[in-house]
Order: sequence, then C-alpha cells, then structure tokens
Amino acid sequence: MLTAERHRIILDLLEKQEVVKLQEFVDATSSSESTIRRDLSQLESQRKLKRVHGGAALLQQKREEPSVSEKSTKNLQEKLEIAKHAASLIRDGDCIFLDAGTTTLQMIPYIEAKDVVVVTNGITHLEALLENSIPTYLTGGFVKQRTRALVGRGAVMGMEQYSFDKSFIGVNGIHLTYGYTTPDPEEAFLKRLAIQLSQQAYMLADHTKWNESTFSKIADLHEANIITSECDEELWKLYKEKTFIEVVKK
Amino acid sequence: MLTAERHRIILDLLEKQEVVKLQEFVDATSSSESTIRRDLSQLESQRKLKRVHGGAALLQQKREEPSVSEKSTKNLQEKLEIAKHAASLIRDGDCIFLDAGTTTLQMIPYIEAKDVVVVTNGITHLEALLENSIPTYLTGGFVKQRTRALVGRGAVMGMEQYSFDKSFIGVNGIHLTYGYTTPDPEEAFLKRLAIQLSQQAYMLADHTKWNESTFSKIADLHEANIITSECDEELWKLYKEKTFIEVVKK
DNA sequence: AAAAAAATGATTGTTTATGATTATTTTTTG
DNA sequence: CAAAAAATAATCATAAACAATCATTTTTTT
Repeated sequence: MLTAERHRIILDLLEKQEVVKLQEFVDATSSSESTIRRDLSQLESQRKLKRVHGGAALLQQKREEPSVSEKSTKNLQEKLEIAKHAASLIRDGDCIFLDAGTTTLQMIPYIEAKDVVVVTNGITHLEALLENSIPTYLTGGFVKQRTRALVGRGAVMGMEQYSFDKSFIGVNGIHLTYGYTTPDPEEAFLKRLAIQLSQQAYMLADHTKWNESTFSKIADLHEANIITSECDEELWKLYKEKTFIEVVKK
Repeated sequence: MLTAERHRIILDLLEKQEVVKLQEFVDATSSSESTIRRDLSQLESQRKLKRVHGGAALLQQKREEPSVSEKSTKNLQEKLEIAKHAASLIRDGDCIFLDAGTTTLQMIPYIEAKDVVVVTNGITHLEALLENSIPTYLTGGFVKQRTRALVGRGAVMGMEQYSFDKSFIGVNGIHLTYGYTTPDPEEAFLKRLAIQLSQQAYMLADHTKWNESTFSKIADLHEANIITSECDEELWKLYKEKTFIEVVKK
C-alpha cells in the first residue's frame, strides 16, 4: 500500500471517530505499528491531526465553514441579503476593513461606492476585490491552512498601520452577557482590533448566531452595530437596549 | 502508444482513484516503468498531479497557471531546472523568503526539506505552499493587480518582522556595472530588503537576463549568489570575480 | 533516403520505505 | 511512590522504488 493511500485512510477514520487507537489504524491498513507511528508523526507535522498517547485525534478546529456546503439555500439567501445590505452602507471614498469569512466575501460584488479602499485578512477575498477593481491591502501574517485567513503577530502589525472608516466583521455568536464571540482566539483578537481601528464597526450575523456563544470573546455588544436578518421580536427587545441593530428584510 | 495518450490514461486513472501505484500505470498503458516515471515527472511539473513514492496522487487544486503555460517550452524548462536547483539548497528547518514571481513559484513542488517555514510576498505562491503543507507567512501590503505581488510600506513592515536563513529572488537584469536590476522600484526595494534580512541570498535568472539592466537597482553583484543555467563561458569569467555563480546544467 | 532528434526500455547504483527488534518514556496499577 | 504494563522512539537490515545512464528504436527533419 502506498503512503499517500494510508494517510487518506488514517484521516478518513479520524473524520468519523474524532479519536482513533493505533491498533485500529494497523487493522485498517494492514501495516505495522512502526509504519503507522511514522505516518502519524508526518501527518502531525503537517497539522492534519494530533497525536495522543495510544493513537491520534482530530485537530480541535471547530469548523467555521464546513457548514457552507451543508447550509440550506435559505440560509445562503439570508447571508446574501445581509451582505448586500452591508455593502450598501459603504460610501464613496471609504476605507474599509473586510474580515475573512464567507459573509464578508459575499459583500464584494455589491460594493457600488467609488474610490473605496479595502484592507482584509481574507485571502479568498482577493480575487473578487481585484475583479471589481478595488484597491486592496492585505494585512499579512500566518496563513491558516483551513480558512486561508491571515492571523498572528504579522496580521496584527499589518492592521495597526491603518485606520478605517468602517469595518465589517463576521461573528459566530451574539450573546447578552458574553457579547460577540468566535471560536478561534487568534481571530477574535484581530476582529477586536478591527473594531478599535474603525470609526464604525458592523458585526454580520444570520439568525443562527443569536443567543449563541463560542470560545473567544471579541467585544461587548455596545462596541459595534449588528447587521442581521429578520428574527424574533421578543429577542431583539432585550438586545436593542445594548446596541444598534440593522435588520435586513427577507 | 502516443505520449499524449498515455498522459490522458494516467490522469483518468487518477481522477477515479485519487492515488495510483506505478505498476497500475504500467499495466494500464503497457509501457515500461521508465516511461511512466518520465510521464509522471512531466505531469508533475505541469501541476497535473503530485508524485508520491510508489506512484502518484491527485492534486487537490486542479487550477492551472495560465501565465506559465504561455511561455516557450524551452525557456520554461530552463527556469524549471533553475527552480529545482534552488529548491535543493533548502535544508531542514530553514526559514526561507520566496520572492513573488514565476521562477520562485516553480521551486515549491521541489522543496524536500522538512520543517521549512516560508515567508513570501507572492500571493500566487500560496496554493502551492499549502498544498505541500509548508507553514506560510505573507508579508502583507498593497496587492499589485497584474502580478498579485505584495508591495509598499505594508510589505516592508511585514518583512522586517522576520529574518531568513536563505532568500530566493527573481531578477530581470544582471550587469557588471549596474548589478541586479528589476523594472519596478517598489519591488526592487523589497528584493533589496530580502537580501539584507537573509544569511544568504540567491538571485534566480535564466540566460536571457545576462548583461541586461532594467530601471531599478536591487543590489551589487557581490551581495548575493546567482543561480543560473548554462551560458557563455567567456561572459562568466568576468562575473566570477565579483560573485559566486551556481550553474544548473541543461 | 539519410541524418538528426526524440522517445523508449533495460541496466546500474542510490535512496527511500518498511517491519522487526531493542531501548526509552509514559501511563497505569498495586 | 514504586513496580508493572503499555506505548513510544530509535536503530537496523531488507526490500522496494528511485534517478541516472545508455543502447536501441521510433519519429521528425532535411
């Protein structure tokens, strides 16, 4: 059996089980323990998994975007409406920060303002931005394998060179007590920084993010506006005391 | 059997299986191992597949590099050899700067050293780097529309955070009196900075760059080594007094 | 049709991957 | 906390796969 083939089997097993014993890999591939150990070492150094005593575990990457393909058309439509509305807030001559992520990516084709300059940490945004002839600056930093987002010290320093009229930021959770949250602490730090460097920050969230909280706090509710889609009126009453909410009609 | 025919069979097999053993290719095409090996090498340098010990694997990214395929085959081959040689200079654990540009891009599939970290200002390099599981940092900065290179103050600041074991830099002109040159002053400045931040800098140039000079000076000849392909002996005698030249055989 | 160029398959030393073995580290158990 | 058990890392011999070379065949050019 080929090395690449074994690696595939190993990763497939992990996808199903989260944590897998060494012996299971041995059985699944009919190779020796030595070989599997070597495979696990390699895959770990490639950041494909994490070795644990007795086997290997899936990397703790709370998948931010696996849902992209899963999500219903309706949710996609919802995100698109949010993105359109967000884009309409941009004025001629604005200097904008666009956070990495699918919702902010969707904004790009709908930016109609002239002489806009964009700074982003999302490499996936680049093609769309250049296609629309929007002058673009990248923050720099470490490239996250999974999301192609720029993070780390380099990204922080890259951002600190600029200040923004408006920033548009994706969030994974909006919560009365925990504020805005996202799974990755690195990204949370950058999102927070973006808010601080902006005249006005907008948090983009579809209805599934309400009353949710994830690992890393970005900021308190009052520090940014929320752009979201139609949702429960009762819920909003509580939040509206704390921050400003722009609602996109479906 | 025609070469093109074999190549099609090879790629078709890969589409079906993801990972295919050399012997399977041999059986499917009734050719010798040598021939298949040659085919796989070619297809790899065309980024149609990835060679693995024992066979070949499908690339996750099937996108082709149009700018590369335009160039003449001969010059491409020459550049490829230069790139291969450059890649072979990288040692385990090295921290590398890869300049934007097609020649440095070609190096990536041939980097065999382990635990290499790459910093680059070439956005086009990203996919290939991540494909090879190489941890990558981007410098940040302004995105040049045409070349997708990062330039400007942001790129300078992004680079100054790091120091490199080796840097690999493309040049447009090598000249006895004018030194290394390139058309864009912004890029020249970055290339110069890369040399200063590196233990050892290598300038990559095919034979068309000799005795040429373009608008912006990068550095004097002695400040970096040259990696180039076979060329006029007389010419070299002059240059060899000034700097070290590594020659790639055609 | 002859000469030149390219492609092919066999041969060669060299490198790489593998599984068994042994030594070391980590975890569990009494 | 120490001894036993399990898992891991390190080493090594072997077998497989590799790149490089060369003679031969096929194709292209003149």
